[in-house]
Amino acid sequence: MKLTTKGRYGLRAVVDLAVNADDEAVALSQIAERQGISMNYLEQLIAKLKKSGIVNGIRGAQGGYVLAMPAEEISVGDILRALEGDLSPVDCYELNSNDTPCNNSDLCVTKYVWKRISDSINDAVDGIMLSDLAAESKRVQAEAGITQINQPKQTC
Amino acid sequence: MKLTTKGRYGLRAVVDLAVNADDEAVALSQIAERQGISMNYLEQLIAKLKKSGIVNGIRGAQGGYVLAMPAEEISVGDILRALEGDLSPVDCYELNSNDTPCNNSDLCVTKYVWKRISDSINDAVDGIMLSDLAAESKRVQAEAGITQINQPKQTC
DNA sequence: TTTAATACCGAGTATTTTAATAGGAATTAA
DNA sequence: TTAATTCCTATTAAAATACTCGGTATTAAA
Repeated sequence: MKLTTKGRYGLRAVVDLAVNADDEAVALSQIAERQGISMNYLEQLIAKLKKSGIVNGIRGAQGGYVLAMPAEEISVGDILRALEGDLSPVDCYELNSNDTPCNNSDLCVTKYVWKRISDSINDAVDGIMLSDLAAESKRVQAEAGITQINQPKQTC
Repeated sequence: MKLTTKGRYGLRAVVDLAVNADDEAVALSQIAERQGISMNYLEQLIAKLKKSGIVNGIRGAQGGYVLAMPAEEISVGDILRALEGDLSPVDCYELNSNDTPCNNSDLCVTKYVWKRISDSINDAVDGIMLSDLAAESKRVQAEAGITQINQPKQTC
C-alpha cells in the first residue's frame, strides 16, 4: 500500500516546477538537481505528466517544461493518478471499469471495503491543489532562507 | 498503491472464519479450500493475524483457528494493518514513528499530502467492522443458496 | 550556419519485492 | 498410537521497480 518513487518524485518535481516557474520554461536538469533525482529517470516521470496534459514540453535550447494549466486548477489527485495510475487499492472491475470483470462479484463482500478506501483516497487528493503546495513550499523556503534544495536521499 | 495478496487473501480468510465459526475452531485447510488459496501461503498470513491478536490458534487434531475477539470489536483496519503493515502511502517519519527521521522534514511539503491520504485510509477502514462484512457475506450467500465457494482466481 | 542546450524516445538491467513452495517439528483429540 | 492439525523456517520463481544508457529531433543563440 505504498506509492512508488514515480508518485513521490513526480509530485515533488511538479511542485518544484510550480514554485520555480516565472514565465520561462524550467529545464528538467534544474529540477533534477534541486530535487536530487536522476534526470534520466525524471524524464520518464515527466513524460507521464505530459501525456496527461499536466505539463507542456518546450523543445530546443532554452526549452523546458511549463504547467499546462494554472496551479489552482491542478489537483494533487490529477498528478498522482497521472504518475501511478488509478489510486484504488485493488484491481477490481467494480472500482475501475478498465479492469477485467470479476466472476466472484456477486459473492464478494470485500469490494465494499475497497470502494470505501478508493473513494477516501481520491477525495483526499482531489481536495489539495498544486497551488496550495506551491504556496506552502515558497513559505517554508523563505523562512529557511533557501534557494537551493538538493537534499540527500529522502524517503518521501 | 495496491494492496498485496496478503491483505486481499487475508481479509477474505478472516471473513470466512467469522462466517463459518460456530463454537468450533475452523481448520485452515477448510478456509483455504473455500477461498481457493494455497494452504501453505495462508499459513503465513494467519501467522500475522495471530501475532496481532486477531485470531487464536488451537493446536492438535480438531484444532484450527478462532477469532480472538467478537467480530464486532475487530475492525477491517486492524486486519489490514496486521497483514500489510501500516497503511500510509509512504515511509515517512512524520506519519509513522518507526520510520527513520527524514532530514528534509522542514522543507518537505508533500508530507501534508501523505498525512491526508494516510488519515483518510485509516478512517475508512477503521469504520468497517468484521461483523459488518460477515453479516453481509451471510446475506449474499443465503440469497445465492451457496455453502461452498471455491471460486476461480479473483483479482480482489 | 553552426553549436549547444534541451526535449523526446525506446531498450536494457540490477535490485527488490512478492507470492508462493517445501519440508519438517510440535501438539493434541480420538 | 495415530492422524490431524498448528507452527516454524528456508528456499525459489516470477514480477515489479527503479533505474541506466544511447541515441534522435528541435530550436534559441552565437
